[in-house]
Amino acid sequence: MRAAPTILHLDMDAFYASVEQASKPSLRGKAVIVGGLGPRGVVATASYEARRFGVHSAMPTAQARRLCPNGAYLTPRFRLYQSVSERVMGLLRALSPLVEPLSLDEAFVDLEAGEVAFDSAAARAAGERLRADIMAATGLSGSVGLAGSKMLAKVASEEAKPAGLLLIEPGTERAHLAPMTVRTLPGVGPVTGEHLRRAGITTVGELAEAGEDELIRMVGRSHGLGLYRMALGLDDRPVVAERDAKSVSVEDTFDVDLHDRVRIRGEVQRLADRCVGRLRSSGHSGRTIVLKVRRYDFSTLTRSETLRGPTDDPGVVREAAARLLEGVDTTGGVRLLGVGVTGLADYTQEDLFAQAEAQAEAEGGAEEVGPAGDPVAEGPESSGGDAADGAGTPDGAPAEPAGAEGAVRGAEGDGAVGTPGEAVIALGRFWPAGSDVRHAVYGPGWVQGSGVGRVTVRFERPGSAPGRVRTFKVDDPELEPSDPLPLVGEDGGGGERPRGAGAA
DNA sequence: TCTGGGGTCCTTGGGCGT
DNA sequence: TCTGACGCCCAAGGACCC
Repeated sequence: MRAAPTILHLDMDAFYASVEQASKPSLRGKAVIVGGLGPRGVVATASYEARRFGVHSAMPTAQARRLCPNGAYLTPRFRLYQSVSERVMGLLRALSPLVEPLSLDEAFVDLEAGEVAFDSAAARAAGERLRADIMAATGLSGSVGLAGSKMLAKVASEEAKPAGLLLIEPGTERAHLAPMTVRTLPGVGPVTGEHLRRAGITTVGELAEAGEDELIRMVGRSHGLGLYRMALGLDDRPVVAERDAKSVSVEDTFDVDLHDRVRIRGEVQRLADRCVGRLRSSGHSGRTIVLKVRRYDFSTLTRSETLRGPTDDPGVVREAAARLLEGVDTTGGVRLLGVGVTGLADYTQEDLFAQAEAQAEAEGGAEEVGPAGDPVAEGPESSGGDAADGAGTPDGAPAEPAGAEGAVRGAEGDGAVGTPGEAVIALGRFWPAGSDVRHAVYGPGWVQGSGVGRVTVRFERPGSAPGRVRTFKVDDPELEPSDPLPLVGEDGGGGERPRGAGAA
């Protein structure tokens, strides 16, 4: 723990939903819910307007629709969020070389290492300046926590939400934490929280009073020690700029449970290919192959196999995953399948030869899959929701859930004709709701809904006033897909883009 | 009405070599 | 040769985070 509150935690407010509101002016001030739209989807982020209806992260989307039937429901556009995130992280790196991103919308910054602040006043000033810079660069608001440790800075930014800044002065940590619920502390989830509650511990102050030995007895050595230290406000973990990935995995939840063993095998092969695609693009190989199976009753099991050396060979991973699947009883149905690789190593050429030998010795049947992946044949009945939830990209590329898909209902009560999750494919034209388009006459807009051969587009762009809605035939030659426009600056004023840019 | 996807870390228990 | 302690690796599961 340092003397000055010079560790900064930035947390962007309702990040995905805020990006959607910034890029679609008609959604500003409205309930926006970003998440999976399929029958088994959950909410990733809800705008503050939606939260007033009781909608929150991790809630099943179906439940959110009941609580907030007039909200705008959108599937995540990770590439857009990533690009916004990169701008924000760039601003953080301008403050200090020590920036530790936790996710697209969160990071720690060591202000002392950047020599921008050595005391409370300077730290507060840097935090305020950062919030203003983020707003100017992206149009989005973030909350800032400042404290002498990572844990406290995170607690502070949570308290500062939305759009605020809170600094916890050194010396006040214990008093600050004492009245807060134990769930405030990172690492205390529903299970530990309930465990503690049954022991009569609900606040951080009570946690500190319980003492180290008692906590270790209750939740185990590592967790108990950690909890006790946190309760005292002690945390000396440094801000770490670079973190090596430890595993790579992909998983799919199916709209309908899978029963057919042949289909299940096919899905596992597909997941193995996608996983290797990710592994390769991250420049890694790995030694342990993990198969994950969630059954009809939500029970989850994993099976793993450790190879003699690291691999990034799709054939090797496919075969290992298939072997692991043979040991799993799938009668009753499977709702989720996943394939992962852990024990990562930096990619080296020798790995290929070593694996090739091991492979040949095993028997040598696996065919190589090209870098572009392999359009594994879809089962006769496609998983029912592939088009809607982005599962099942036809190539092995590390695709995000297909980017700009979504459906909006009743955003303004006018014009939305689509039903949730609906998209139209006609004459080879595909208009996922929520995606960006450009019309030769009306300019940039986004697909608000689609159905019965028509597509409804709202013509607006970041920074514009809420736009008007127009409906076209799905094969209108003047309408084409486009890339998202920047939220602020460069092209935000509606500059012309080359036609066809980013056409899918 | 159910409960995503991509991760990390910890615990437990068995096998094995010393 | 047997046994126990110990350390290490591996497999599996679980809690938690965003």
